[in-house]
Amino acid sequence: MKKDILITAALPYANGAIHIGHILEYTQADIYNRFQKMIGNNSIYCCADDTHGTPIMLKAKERGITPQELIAEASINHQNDFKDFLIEFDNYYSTNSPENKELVEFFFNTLNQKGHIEKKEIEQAYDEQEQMFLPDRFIKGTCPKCGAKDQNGDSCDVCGATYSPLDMADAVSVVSGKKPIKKSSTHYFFKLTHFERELKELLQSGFVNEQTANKMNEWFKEGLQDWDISRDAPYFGFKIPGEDEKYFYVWLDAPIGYIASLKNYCDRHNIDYKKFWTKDSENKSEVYHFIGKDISYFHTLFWQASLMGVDFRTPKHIFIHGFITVNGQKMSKSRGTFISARTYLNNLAPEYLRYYYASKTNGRLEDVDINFEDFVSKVNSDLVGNFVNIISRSAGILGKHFDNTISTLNEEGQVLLNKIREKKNEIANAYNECKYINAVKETLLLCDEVNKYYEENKPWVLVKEDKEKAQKVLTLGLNAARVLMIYLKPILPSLAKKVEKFFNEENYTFNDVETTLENVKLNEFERLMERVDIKSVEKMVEDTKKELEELNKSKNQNVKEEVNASDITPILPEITYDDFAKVDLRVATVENAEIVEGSNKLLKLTLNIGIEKREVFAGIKSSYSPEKLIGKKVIMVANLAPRKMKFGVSNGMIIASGEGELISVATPLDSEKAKSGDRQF
RNA sequence: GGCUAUGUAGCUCAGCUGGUUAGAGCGCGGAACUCAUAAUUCCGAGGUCGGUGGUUCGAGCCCACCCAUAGCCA
Repeated sequence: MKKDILITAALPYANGAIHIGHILEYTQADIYNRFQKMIGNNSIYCCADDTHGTPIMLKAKERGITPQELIAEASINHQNDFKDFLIEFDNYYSTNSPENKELVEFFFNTLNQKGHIEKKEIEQAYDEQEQMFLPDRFIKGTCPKCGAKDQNGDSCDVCGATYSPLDMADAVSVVSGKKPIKKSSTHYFFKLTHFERELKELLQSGFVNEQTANKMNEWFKEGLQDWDISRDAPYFGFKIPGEDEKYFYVWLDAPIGYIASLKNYCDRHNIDYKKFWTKDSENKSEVYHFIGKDISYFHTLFWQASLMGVDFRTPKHIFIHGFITVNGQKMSKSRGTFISARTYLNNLAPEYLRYYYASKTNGRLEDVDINFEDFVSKVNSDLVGNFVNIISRSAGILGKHFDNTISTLNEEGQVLLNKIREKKNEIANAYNECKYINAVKETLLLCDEVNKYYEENKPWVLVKEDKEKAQKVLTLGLNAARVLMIYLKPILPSLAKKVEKFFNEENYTFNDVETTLENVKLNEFERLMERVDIKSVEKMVEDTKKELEELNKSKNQNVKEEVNASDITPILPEITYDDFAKVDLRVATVENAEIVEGSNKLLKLTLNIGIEKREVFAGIKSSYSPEKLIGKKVIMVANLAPRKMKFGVSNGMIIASGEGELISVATPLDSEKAKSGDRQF
């Protein structure tokens, strides 16, 4: 029986480019969609750009364009990247759409009527110059717990504390550089607690994997809180009905965007989109979300409660994957491993990565490591050497001796082919459960069997002794390869197309596993897939590093050109010379520098200031490796009160500018003239 | 800081409710083969299962603490 299936992948945010981390999820969902279609289900794969929120608004402002222009540009870029990765959406839409506006208002009004919405007055940080309320991450200041400078308004990278931006004594707005004030405003809250019982029941139903269920349990233990779904102007999003200056929070309208994209598709194809959401028992349709572990919170709690609140059915399953690491480390721009989809495509074929991801997709939320060595060997050994080679070695002999014509299977061949066919259900189940690793593994084991069969029968010898048998052996090899190709087709659609062409067929479905090709002439063989050259991988990394350099260059230029730009911190209030004289600045030689285990930002420095040595923690790891600093002269504040940090006590502070990868440590210009311990005036 | 995960051969991963000498693929070493994109087949070497302590007749699997990595904290 045909099933109606809706598949969604998380909506990419419209303020940045797609990178290879995104591709994992869209590929997983794409494979799922292609598989469902191949077994005859009516599967619809919907996605959209996530277009609302403060970051979009500010980014557009920074570039001097409207948010609409910004999201239009992002949509084109995103869709090109997806298309070139062979990710085939049935519909790719935008959350900034009339359908979404209508649906968001429907959700809000329904929740409101049913008493699930409450208005409350809250106090928030407000930027008077920009006349806007500030999200936590647009506020920086000193951590109230450990005293680390330049931390975000919600949590501290150094000690890990979480707090409110209003707790920071020296908080500044990232937008204007001014100190934010407290201002109260009325907000709309979604009463999450109303759905606690239903959410717990849902958790029991196994709609997420076990690891995520554990995490959800933690939220229940802490107690659910009401969810703030409104934001004050200026904001880019949908206005709340009946309000002039209030908008819906982007995380309310983003998941509703799944339905909006579906509705947009259904309206064009004369389908009732509601059939995926009605609760009646006749409803046999299924909804699957694919998301990353970082947003499981929004999808397993808020989104489910929203659906419950409007009496919609909740999804059948949410597939949650982990993050991508490259060579065991977090993707990093300076290491050249924060690779954009486009940079990958400029250097490598999309199916290599599709295959690699599939071969590691086990349906759990563990992180997925891209190990370049492993990547090259998996593609070259497994895909090309094992699978593709079956077709190459068969086609060679078949072309030379049999005019590309296959004959019939002998008994032995029939047995082996049946053995391969018997794996059909197991492989289908692997796809259904999003454990593509098993589908790939099983298929490769079958490839081994075919290669062994060739080794035992040696068709290249038979050609000289028993031509008829040789042809039968090749007939098996090619029929086997054809079935194996069908098994891998959801992962490798473009390779499948080439194989279909060789066999003079088209649009393989899972049912085609059951048919045997006999006594037909095949098309002229063309090479199916090239091996990966490690040099292409290396060049991709180089390209990524170059992009970063260019980005930094243009950033630096902007700083020079726009001296008055609002991103320069304003000059602090005037001080007297006596005030300044209190600060004891000294020349210090870096005697040792080392990485601090457990800290993302800090380096531990041993500084010689002539009369004594000091241990200082400096948040400069993102720009400096320890080797780069040892032996250099720097300038330090020598009379700063010692500060206790998670990793030890810091006795002083070195002078530096910038942040992230643009940090620059101040040094004496003529370092040979300056001696350790010299005071700076 | 709290929480949820993850940590098994050089690399990537399996290891079912604790039970005999811990598995696979890749890579590596050796041999065979030469139809095939230096592909294939056979044989082999490689691990005190992150650490410490505990429970048990018995632990990779259970408990405690610690270390490393990732994510979340409305």
